[in-house]
Amino acid sequence: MPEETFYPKPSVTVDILVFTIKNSDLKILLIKRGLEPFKEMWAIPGGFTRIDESLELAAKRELEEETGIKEVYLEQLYTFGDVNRDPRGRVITIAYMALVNSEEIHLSAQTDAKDANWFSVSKIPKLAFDHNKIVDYALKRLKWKFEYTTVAFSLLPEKFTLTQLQELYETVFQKKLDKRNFRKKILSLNILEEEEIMTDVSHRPPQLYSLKKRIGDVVEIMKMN
Amino acid sequence: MPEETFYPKPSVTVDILVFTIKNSDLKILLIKRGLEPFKEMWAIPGGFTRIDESLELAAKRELEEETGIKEVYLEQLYTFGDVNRDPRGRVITIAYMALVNSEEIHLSAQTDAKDANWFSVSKIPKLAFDHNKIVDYALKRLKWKFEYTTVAFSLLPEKFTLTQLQELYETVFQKKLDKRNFRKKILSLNILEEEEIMTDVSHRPPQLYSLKKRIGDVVEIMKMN
DNA sequence: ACAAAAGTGTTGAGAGTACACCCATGC
DNA sequence: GCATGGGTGTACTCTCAACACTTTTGT
Repeated sequence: MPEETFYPKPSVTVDILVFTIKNSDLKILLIKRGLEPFKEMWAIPGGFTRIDESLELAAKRELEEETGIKEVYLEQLYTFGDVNRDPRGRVITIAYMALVNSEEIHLSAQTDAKDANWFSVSKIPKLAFDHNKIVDYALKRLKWKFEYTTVAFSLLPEKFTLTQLQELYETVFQKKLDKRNFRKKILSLNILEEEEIMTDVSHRPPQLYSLKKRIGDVVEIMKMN
Repeated sequence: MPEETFYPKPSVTVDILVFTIKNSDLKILLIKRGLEPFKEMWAIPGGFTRIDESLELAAKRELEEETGIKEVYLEQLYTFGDVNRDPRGRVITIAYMALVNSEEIHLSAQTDAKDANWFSVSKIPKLAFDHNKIVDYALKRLKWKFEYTTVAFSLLPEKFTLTQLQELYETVFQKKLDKRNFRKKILSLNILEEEEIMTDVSHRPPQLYSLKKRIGDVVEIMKMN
């Protein structure tokens, strides 16, 4: 195939699946579409890539526009390129997953509350385009990553307790874990640094920890069967 | 960001990392570029996507053009979209990995032998564009998939011996494995069907097996440390 | 003193690892 | 009968899973 031949080019978008924990529940950020097609339906936030920015930068920019957040864990998920996934024409989209600590979020002023909302991943409505498929894919990947890497820690504050960490895993996997076994396992991995002890709590004060590794490093944290 | 705004579109290509086993060695198919830029350098086979075919179909088409093979294990790897990865302009590429059984390959007549060759993954030359980075990524993913899924079986014939399977893992991981432990582990997974016993071999005739599961199914085959 | 969450150990079962010899066939 | 790969078992270690009570603080 001669490379100089010109072909009509598809449009290229990035979609960002923003996850956070709110009210002990795993949530995803969705926006309400203001335009046809799928006007008024919920969709994954995203937008067209610009010619002079990398895909990752495009994802970061879109994320910042929606949430005001700059520093997050961001990971490319998959590229969806079926011919008819967008009725407007040929559009391929590169899906990214972002994990944000909900305390740091301020949904952008431009994006008023009616148009953007956090949805529990167990109650995702019917979405525009092939976005339900994309969310399903992201959830599978998220769980996989929780089992085999340190990404979970991106949803916790810098210093955290083992109970917070355990609750996070219980939330994501919808499964109760044994406290003693969980703590024994995590501590045996040697990935945590002891910090100070929390004060001003009306019960036995817990030990705070921080992560020695970098977010996303491969460590077999916990297999969930 | 208004969706009706027009942006210049990037070009979109697919690259296919074709792996096979030849001479007890893991090999990857590379082609020699006939055009600038990077003329005469080796590169990963690929080409531009067409407006009316899905990404997966584009990858399959390119693969068939190069190798004549239709039925293979094909998996999307990652999308590379740095701004300057192609000196001709903005080109993003979706990388696919294909695993082919070398007995079924007939490198296409169009692609004469001078222009396409199998390279041992331990001796990859300097490649065009960012293709070395892409190969590195693919190798990591390949190994990961060998550990946790049944993809390895796509490199074996329909019916195979446990020794063949073991040699395959030893080749990919460059590591000797204990025969007794390997067989015990594999058989305990309950993913193999006993077939007939091989005949016409000048030693004790081995048991043939076939795979009960589908290629790519998630099964923790063997952790390689 | 009581409420609330933190913290802690032992036992049994199953999986992984190390290791060496006999078996069935063709020539 | 010998060369060639095929096939097999046991003992030890380590990890995982099940399970309930005591500790520390604030009010």
